[in-house]
Order: sequence, then C-alpha cells, then structure tokens
Amino acid sequence: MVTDTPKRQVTLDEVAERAGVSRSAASRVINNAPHVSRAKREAVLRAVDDLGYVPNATARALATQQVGAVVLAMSGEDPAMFADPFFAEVVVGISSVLEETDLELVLSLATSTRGQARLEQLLRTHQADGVMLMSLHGDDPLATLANKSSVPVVFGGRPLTFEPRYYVDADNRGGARAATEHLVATGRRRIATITGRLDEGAGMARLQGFQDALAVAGQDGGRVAHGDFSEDGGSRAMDELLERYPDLDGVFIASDQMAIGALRALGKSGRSVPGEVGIVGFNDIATARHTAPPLTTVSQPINSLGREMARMLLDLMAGNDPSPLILPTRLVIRESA
Amino acid sequence: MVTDTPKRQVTLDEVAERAGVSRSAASRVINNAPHVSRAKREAVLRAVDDLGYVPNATARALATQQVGAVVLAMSGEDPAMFADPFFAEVVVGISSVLEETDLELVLSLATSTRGQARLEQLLRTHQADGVMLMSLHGDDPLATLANKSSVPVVFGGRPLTFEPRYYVDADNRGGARAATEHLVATGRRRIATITGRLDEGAGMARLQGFQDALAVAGQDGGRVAHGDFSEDGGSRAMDELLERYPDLDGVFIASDQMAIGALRALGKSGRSVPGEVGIVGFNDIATARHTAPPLTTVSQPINSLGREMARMLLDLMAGNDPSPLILPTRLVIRESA
DNA sequence: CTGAAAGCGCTAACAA
DNA sequence: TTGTTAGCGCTTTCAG
Repeated sequence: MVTDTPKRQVTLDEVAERAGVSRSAASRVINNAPHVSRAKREAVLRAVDDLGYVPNATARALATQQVGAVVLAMSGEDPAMFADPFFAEVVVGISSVLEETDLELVLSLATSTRGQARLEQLLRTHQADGVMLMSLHGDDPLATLANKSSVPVVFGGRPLTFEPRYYVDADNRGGARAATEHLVATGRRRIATITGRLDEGAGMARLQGFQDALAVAGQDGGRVAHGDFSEDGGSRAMDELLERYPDLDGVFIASDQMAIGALRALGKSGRSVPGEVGIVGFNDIATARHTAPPLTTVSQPINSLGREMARMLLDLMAGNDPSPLILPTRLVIRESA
Repeated sequence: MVTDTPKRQVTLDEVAERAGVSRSAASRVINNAPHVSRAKREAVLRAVDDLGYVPNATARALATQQVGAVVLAMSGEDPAMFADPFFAEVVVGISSVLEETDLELVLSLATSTRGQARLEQLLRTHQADGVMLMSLHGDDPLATLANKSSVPVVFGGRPLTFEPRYYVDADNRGGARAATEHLVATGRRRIATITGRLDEGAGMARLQGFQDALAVAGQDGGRVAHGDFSEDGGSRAMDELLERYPDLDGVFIASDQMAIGALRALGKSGRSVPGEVGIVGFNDIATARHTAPPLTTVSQPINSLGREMARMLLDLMAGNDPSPLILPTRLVIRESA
C-alpha cells in the first residue's frame, strides 16, 4: 500500500508540532541550515517523513523573493519558426544543466502582441530569477527592456543593434568564412551568396564572413541575393542569382533550408551540383545528409549553446560576472562542394 | 524618455494610498471585480498607471492557491530524443493556446533520476495548476503518480499499461492501417513491417494497424522486425527482414527515421525502391520529402495535438469533464510506394 | 458600495 | 542552539 497523498497541504507548522520543536527549527532542518541539534534534526526529519511534508514553493518564493525559475524567451512574428529543430536542441542543452539545480524552466514564445506583452511583464515583475533571450529580430523592443531589467539576462546570439553584456553566440562569421574559403579552395571563381534575414545578427554575420573570405582571396564579393532562411526563399534567391550571374560556379547559402530550396532551383535550371556549381549551407540540419547530393555545410554546437547559456545565467545569478562566449563552428564536407 | 522601472516593487498598498482608497478596493479594481464605484475605479487605474504597478504573481499565487502555470513533462531516458522536431511542434501548439491565457508554460524534461524526482515533486507540491504528460515509456512510474495527483493531468498519447481518463492521441492504428492498405492496393503481396518501440503506445498501435490491414486483405501479417524508432535501428531491422524474407516486396515502417535507415539497407542490398520493394513510413518529418525516392508516409497533426492537449487541460482546470480525443492521421503519397 | 482584518506557508532577524 | 516575531504582497470573507 502506498501512502495516499493527503488532499490538503501539510504545513511546516504541523511538522514542527509533530516533532515537538519550533517552526524555525523545522525550517532550518528543511533548508539544512546550521544551529540545530542532532536530536531535533532527526525528530523533524522523521515528522517530515511521517506526514509526507513537502515545502510549498510559492510561499517560499514569496518569503525569499526568489522565484525558483528562469525563463527562456524567444520572440519573433512567426510561431512556426519555433518548430525549427534548432530550438529544440537548445532547450535540451539548457534543460540538461538546469536539471542539476532546483530551477524550473519556463518557456515563453512571444509571437503575438499579447505574447510580447506577457513577456514584457514577466521581465518587469520579477516572475523569474533569470532570463535567456533568443532570436531577437531587428530592433526588438524586448532587447532594450531586457537590458534595463533588474533580473539577470543572457542573450543567445547577438542582436544587431547593440552588443549585450552577456551572451553566448556561435561563430557565425567564422563559419561562413570557412564555408566560403572551402569554395575558393576547391577552385570556384565566381562565388555568390544567399543571405538570411539581415535584421538578425546571425544573418548579417554570415554575410560578413562570406565577404571576409572573398576579400582575402581577392575575389568579387558582390554577388548577393537575399533570402529569409526559408526553403522557398532560398529557391527564389537562387533563381534571381542564376538570372543575374548565369556563370556562377559556387554559392554559400546562409541556411540549409535555403540550400534545399536552392538545390531545387539549380535542378530546374539544369545545373549539376557539384559539377557546375558547388554549394555549401549552414546549420547541418538532419536533412542535410539526405539531400541529393548531400550538403556540405557548417555545423553549430547547438546543444552547447543552450548549455552555456544556462551556465552563464547561473553564474550571473550567483553574483559573478562571466565573459561572453563565442562557440566555434565546424565545416562538414559532404558532396555538394 | 521612458519611465525608468523602479527598483523596488510597487505594492498594491501604495497604489491604494495614492488613489485614496482601501487596499481591498484597489484589489477589486485590479481583478476587475464588481462593487467599486466608477470614480474609485478610475482613481485606482490612474494610480496604477502613475506608479507603474504590476501585481506580484507569487503573492497572488500564495493567496489564491493557484500557481498560474502548467507544466509539460516528458520523461524518457534519452535526452536527445527531445531534440525531435516532433516535440518542438507540440510545444508550439500548446504555446499558441496558452498565449491566450495568463498561464505560463514550464517545461520539464525528466531524463535523469534527478529529473524524474523533480517532476515527481512538482506533481506533489502543487507547483503547477495542471500537467501535460508525454511519451511515457512502458510502465513509467510517472503515469501512476500523475494519476493519483490532485492536479489535472492530460496525457499526450496513451501509455500501454492503462487508459488515462484524459488524453489526446493521434490515430496511430488507423494511420498504420491506411499505410499498409496502400501497399496492398498497389499490388504488394509479401509485406513486412519494422516496428517502433513496443513499450510505447504509438509503437504498439502501429503494429496493430499493420496487422489489421493484412488480416482484412487476407495476407500474412507475420513478417515483423523490431526497431526502436531510430535510423540505425531501422537499418538493422531492414537487414534482418531481408535475410529472413528475401522475397518481400513491401514494408510498412513505423517511423520515417527508421525508413531512412531502411532505405540505406535496401540500397546496399541492391533492391530498387519502389520498383522491387515499396516502403511507407510514419510521421512525415521534413526530411521525408528529400530522401531518394521521397517517402510515402503518414502525417500526424502534431501542432493540433499540442493545441488540443492544452485546450483539454484548460477545460479540465475549469472544472469540466472533457472527452478524450483521437486526431486523424493522413497518408501522404510520394514516390517510395 | 466599502474597508478592516485575517490569513496563504514560509523565512529571517533578533533576542534569549 | 533555540524560539518569537514580523513580515513577503495579495485575496477574501465579513461587517458596515
């Protein structure tokens, strides 16, 4: 027979009474603070056990002014974007470090204005002990808000408009440079790029990396078409590129999704990959291994990104002053370039 | 100039004082309860505005005994499994309905024993007003625990060991049946299956659907190999199938990931798809459109699954008694069968 | 319609 | 090492 969970909550007072000690003594035991005699400590523990006492987190939060939760907030107009496996992986990373603590993870996908307002409120009302902010677009008001918030905030990725004090980012620029250098090294001479959204830090950084590499190689970095990270966007951008630069022989594409779209467009135009044009993507999504041909791409340490964000936040909450982090990316060479 | 967020929290008392009313009156206004004169109401609202008052959620929670949060818990031994886009999509669905309410979403990935313990505690201590539970394996102790929990619980998918009172599930059995019927209808006569984990409801249901279809068609439903939903598992299972039934001409595979592995194994063995053997997968993951050949598969309404789980939970929390839901699946015919 | 007062369950000075 | 005493900020009877 399992002890049935009692309907009403067992309070600390009841435990104290049962154990024959004061409430504060009981409290000390629960939080294993010092200044409790061994005898009393054991009595309390026994009472806890008998009664099935479990501390009330809310009451504790009210008393300590600490919520016991951190929030991961992502803003953006399109709810569907969160379905990106990228986020799932980040969450797994974060979760794995939080699991070692007593903090809960609350997820806030702020898409609608309503959602944004809630997030804003969350930041103002100390409903969380810390905040992780991801994927801020353009001049997201959230960024400013977060900055003047009194709770610790760490950014995942860097917004365009300012450099946050605390952030962890992937080396997008370096990854893009490596990707482009690979194109150069394999003999491509008329290289173009399809960018991501340029109102996002990652989109811009990848464009810069592309240009860095071509500048160093002494090649023309002017062949650029704008995409939006989506498959269709990639396809459209590729069409545009093909029309403007029919003789291009290499393309660095700022996301694998776009690269998949581009592959389609390339196929329609009758170009062979990697024969006539080599392409390299970014992100190393699962599908990248199954396209035809398999995609050469840049892999990000997504899980680590989440992990490090969480660690940094914890550090911050502990009163330390951690340094920002930039995580290395890695070129994964497959067959498309 | 933006009003600076004051460091200390503005309390209701301060608002009341500023507005020249009692605290209870102020409280009523905030929660727009009746019995407040128009004049007072406006005075309070003005004070709120002037002071930048925002209610303290924790205090409110303590007073009302309502946390203002629901948790989405997923248990399972492998942290990586949460990286599955499936979960991301479910979360998006849930989030979209929660956004209309004032509830926060806390995410609990209980992988380690530590994590499980925390979840357990969460359930016992009323740290949430409701719980959504997903992907329970075998005889997960969580299931029992959740069942005798005093907070409303809705299941995503059905565990094997018992039929929960409240759940929303996809029609796995029906989907598998449709998939298999398609194989039959396209002339396959020696059809096998690769199952998922059979200690999961979905895995078992898909096997049953397979058998249903073959029984109706009067064919042999005995060609089965066991997989674990993973790509490698699918590949291994396909090898096994090929060895045992070299003449098979169709395979229903309980997940696209496994189907991808199977495709690889089939290629190695020199079989053509769909020429010599037709295959159909399950889930319609993004990659399914890009395999060679593109995968015929069963699509689940994942977003709706999340959505309906949230709705059902809300309903439950409102004191109603909703009926379980089974969401239809849909066969997506591409080129692999 | 209005306000006083009694909690919600826990923590943390402070005094003993 | 102990226990007493105030709170934390909000809600909610219950009289008026």
